[in-house]
Amino acid sequence: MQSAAFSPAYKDRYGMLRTEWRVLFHLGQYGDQTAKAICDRAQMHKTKASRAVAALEAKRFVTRNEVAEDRRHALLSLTPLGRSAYDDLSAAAARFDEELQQHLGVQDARALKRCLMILAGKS
Amino acid sequence: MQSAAFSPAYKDRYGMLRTEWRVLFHLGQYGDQTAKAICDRAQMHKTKASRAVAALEAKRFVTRNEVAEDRRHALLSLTPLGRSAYDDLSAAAARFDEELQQHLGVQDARALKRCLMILAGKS
DNA sequence: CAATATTAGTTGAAAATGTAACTAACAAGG
DNA sequence: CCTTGTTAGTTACATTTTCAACTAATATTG
Repeated sequence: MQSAAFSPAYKDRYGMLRTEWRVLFHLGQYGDQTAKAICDRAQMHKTKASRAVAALEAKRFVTRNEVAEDRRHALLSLTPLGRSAYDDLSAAAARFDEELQQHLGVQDARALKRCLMILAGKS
Repeated sequence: MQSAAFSPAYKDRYGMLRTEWRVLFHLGQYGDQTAKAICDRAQMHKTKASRAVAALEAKRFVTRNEVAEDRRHALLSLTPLGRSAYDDLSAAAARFDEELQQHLGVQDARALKRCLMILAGKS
């Protein structure tokens, strides 16, 4: 089981792995940024991010744009294709979240989110 | 991160993988049983269980006992060594759980457990 | 009871992940 | 400047997981 029930959305519909969806999500949600920024925010190891970005680039969801001041890092942006995948998937994720909340009950769903935040070390 | 904070216990102290600890746990908690029974209860894929059992056997934590009536499956039991590892680890797990509960708050910890049960499909 | 199906478990190959070592670019101290 | 250190990201290799195909034992059905 792999966080399970949402994976068909990105997997079957866009041929993405979970790490790729996470990177795409962060770009859609928080705008253009470097791989490092995504790693920090998502607590993702840099090798995972590196491979996810390479895959997303190969699938034409993402482009790398060199930054003049510091040629070590590259700003990542969504292509129109990437944007449309993000829009579609984030809408599906919102619906999924909604359903989950129904299923768990609003109180418990909130508690769950609080717990997960704490467990993820964001507190 | 791998369910993270508890993994040093089974990993560093007993050289177990997570799947191995899960199998050991189920044997300690629910008594001798077949790999299939563990798979069902733990929602673990049979190949994972198969490899975990082989590893636990190699480490002398578990033995396989043929069942006369049906020679397809084998009853798994803990060796004394396996039992002592289970006792140690399950005590550590209980302490870990305790701490977690403190950290999350009793209410939220309960809600978290409810949610996880539901998400694991046990409802 | 022979053919077929199902079940428990194993195995091999491919995919994914983790770890560590690496490159390249920049930063800082002497 | 020039050594040393740090940072962003990649690559290579080992470990782990997944998927599908397989074996062997039992169940079922015509």
